[in-house]
Amino acid sequence: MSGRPSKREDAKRPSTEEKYSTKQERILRAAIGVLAERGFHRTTIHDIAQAAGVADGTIYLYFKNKDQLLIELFEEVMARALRLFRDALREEQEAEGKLRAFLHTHLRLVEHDPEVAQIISVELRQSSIFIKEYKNPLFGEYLKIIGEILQEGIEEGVFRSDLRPSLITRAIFGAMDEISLAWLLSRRDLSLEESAEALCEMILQGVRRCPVSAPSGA
Amino acid sequence: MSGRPSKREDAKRPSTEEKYSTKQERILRAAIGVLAERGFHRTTIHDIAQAAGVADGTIYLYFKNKDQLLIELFEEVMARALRLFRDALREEQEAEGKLRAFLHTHLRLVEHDPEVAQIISVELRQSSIFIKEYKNPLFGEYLKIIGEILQEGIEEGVFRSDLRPSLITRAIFGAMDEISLAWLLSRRDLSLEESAEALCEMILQGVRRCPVSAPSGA
Amino acid sequence: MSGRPSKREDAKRPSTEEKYSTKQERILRAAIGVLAERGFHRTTIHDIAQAAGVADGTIYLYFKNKDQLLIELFEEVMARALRLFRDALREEQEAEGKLRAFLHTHLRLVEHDPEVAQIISVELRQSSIFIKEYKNPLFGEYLKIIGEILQEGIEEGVFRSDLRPSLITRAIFGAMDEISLAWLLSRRDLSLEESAEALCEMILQGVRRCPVSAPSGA
Amino acid sequence: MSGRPSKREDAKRPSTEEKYSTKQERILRAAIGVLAERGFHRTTIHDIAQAAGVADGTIYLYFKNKDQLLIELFEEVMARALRLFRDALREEQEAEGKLRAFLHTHLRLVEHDPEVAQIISVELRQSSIFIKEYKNPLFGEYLKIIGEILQEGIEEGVFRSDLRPSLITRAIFGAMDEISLAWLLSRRDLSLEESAEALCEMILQGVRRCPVSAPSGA
DNA sequence: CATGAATGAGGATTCATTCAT
DNA sequence: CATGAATGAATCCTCATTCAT
Repeated sequence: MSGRPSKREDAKRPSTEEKYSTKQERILRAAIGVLAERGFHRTTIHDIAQAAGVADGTIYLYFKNKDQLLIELFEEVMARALRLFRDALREEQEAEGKLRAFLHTHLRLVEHDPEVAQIISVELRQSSIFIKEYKNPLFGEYLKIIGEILQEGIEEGVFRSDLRPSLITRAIFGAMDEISLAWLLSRRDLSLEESAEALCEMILQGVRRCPVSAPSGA
Repeated sequence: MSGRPSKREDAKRPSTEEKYSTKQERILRAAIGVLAERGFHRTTIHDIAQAAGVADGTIYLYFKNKDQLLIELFEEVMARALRLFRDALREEQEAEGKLRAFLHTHLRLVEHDPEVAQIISVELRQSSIFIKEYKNPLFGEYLKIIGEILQEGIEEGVFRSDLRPSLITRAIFGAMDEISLAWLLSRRDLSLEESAEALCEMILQGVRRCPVSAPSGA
Repeated sequence: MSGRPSKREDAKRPSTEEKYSTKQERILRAAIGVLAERGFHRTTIHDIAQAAGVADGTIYLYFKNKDQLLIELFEEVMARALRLFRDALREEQEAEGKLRAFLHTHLRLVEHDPEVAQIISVELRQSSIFIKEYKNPLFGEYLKIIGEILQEGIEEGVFRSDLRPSLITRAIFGAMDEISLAWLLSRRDLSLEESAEALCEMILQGVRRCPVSAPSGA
Repeated sequence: MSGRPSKREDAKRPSTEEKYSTKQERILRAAIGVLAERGFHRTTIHDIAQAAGVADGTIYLYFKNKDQLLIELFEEVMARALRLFRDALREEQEAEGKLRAFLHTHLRLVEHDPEVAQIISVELRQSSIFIKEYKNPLFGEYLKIIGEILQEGIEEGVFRSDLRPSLITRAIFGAMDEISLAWLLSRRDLSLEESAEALCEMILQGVRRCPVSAPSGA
């Protein structure tokens, strides 16, 4: 509580060549692993320090306290994911392609970086409860990506004009998130790629303007 | 062994009006409130005892330990929800009606019993993590309801024959769950009923066989 | 602490024919078994109540508190043993015979009533520590028996006149007690009877006037 | 794993004069005092911490838990005693001298270090009960010393050839132990030295070959 | 900057004891 | 008399956080 001036975030004066390996980052990276493995309430500062190869006290040179470490961890994790998505979508022109890309990217992320995914799916979800008052701002960003795609689709006339983006955004995110979670908690044997495709099918059919999906009467 | 005062459950001359309000139930009810409000790891036995109006030690007359209390709480919560769903579906004959009923019931439950919903959406999600080895069996039941509806729909020829029920079940549950969660964490001002309808629209369109969804040529 | 009038010890108004089976005695007997098995600090009132087939609260109708129960238990146990010894010695006329009888009786008691023996050897030993201020008066009685035998032996001219009865009493008791304890803690397979005889040999030789012990030159 | 600050035991720049006074040792020493005074089940971690002048939590940096602290304490205490005995016996050549030395050393230990003696006599005795499964290995060592002396005496032809060392060992230990205990629980006013001598007399006479003790018939 | 020993508040759990029925 | 549910003080132990080196 007495706190000490938080020396994080600013002025990183890298003394040697350290690439992306500030001690702060090493700690964060270690924390991700530990958090994913043991869950929030079983993760101790000592665990994290050990995983990062530093002393317990060192953590407090970079983070005000455990909560703050968690918050920065969440933001780091989300930022990492966001970058991935922005990249993946840049190449797509149309809403449908973008939505496909988004879903695939999400599930690919889960498969390739399960620790990060676990944190997003499980820990982040209850962050607002275990860290009093915390609202992850980047999570909003994340949702906004989906929302924008939907909006584009509507404007393109490809998606139903009556869908409420904010609602459907949540639905889509929820669907993906749950599938990710199921996979994370399972033995992780089946491929998420296939699931991604099947999921795309259904979601796209769900949001498309009807005639498009059924040019039957032609 | 169970260490639980042996007489509960069966009529024990209720001095005042206590209806079905065993102490065990009172504790469980209190625990639901506290858990929903503060989250698992911030919930202490003392909190629960206070909320239930009993001494700390009394908790241990009815529950082996904190984990066990949580487990029974989850099962109670899920059982309560399951009963609700079974009832709601009984009246429906066709898959589409059942799916609608299911979605509406779920969101109505959220709206009417937010504490229970919060627990299902947030706490239960990481139950398998914080309670080592625990797998909630009733959650499987819950998913099975959706799965069966999908199966029926496929057999009826109403739903796409190529959808993988286990996957879509997860997707549907995830969508609903996320929408519930968003509402729970928001100021809860907008009606979930409307959302339910919009969600139904999209999900049904997503799972229907295409021609069916577009009887356009009429 | 607030206590209630201790109804023990006096007025046993046996309502029916109950022989030696007052509830008080049943509790005590049960307590002996539990105490011997689990040791003092692992023995709970609940254990004792269960073993006695009564409710926890009932214990407090007969004993002021746990300490008092223990004290009465010790006294009961010692009294039982004392009776046994007095009987065994009655028939012997001479010191040597008495000492033999005493040793044999002690070890026979251990063999036949290991629970009682365990309590005397193990629990009683630290009674003065776990029950503040308690000094078992019957234990003094017990030692006095040995002391008297020694005194008699000295007066008879059979035992060395220079031995200090109070010291040797302790030594003899200690020797027996330790042998008992070793047996109690072992798998109890070898016979204590044999040991008794060997022990007698040594102790008697140790306390006898020398010439007596070596009538060799005769 | 041991959770014990890793550096102890090896020179750690003693700021003040601390000689061989690691914190671990200070705790152990404090624990000996408290344990001797209050007995096992009345000794709390808090008591020990206070006596050692450290915080409660500090105990756990050096000992896994209370049981483990006790076990290490017992071993420390026994090891200390054993060293003393080995030293005392080194100078003696013959069995009789060794036995005398042993008895005197034991009682001198009691007199000079009553706390340690109290623990050996009282607490250790029931260690196998209050700490599940624990068998003090050094206690066996201790008994072995007596056993070896007896064996030597037999081989020298000084002690009776028919005495069973394992039994007599116990008897001798028990005699001493009981005398120690009586002294510890008494006001400790009389000298144990004298008792030692008297005890030696009797024990030696008890174990000697008869003719030796009574060269009368020569 | 880094360390890690020390701290002590906080939490789960046990159990002797009470008291309403 | 007997019961056993309820109590809550007491205790072990954990772990975030501090601070002397």
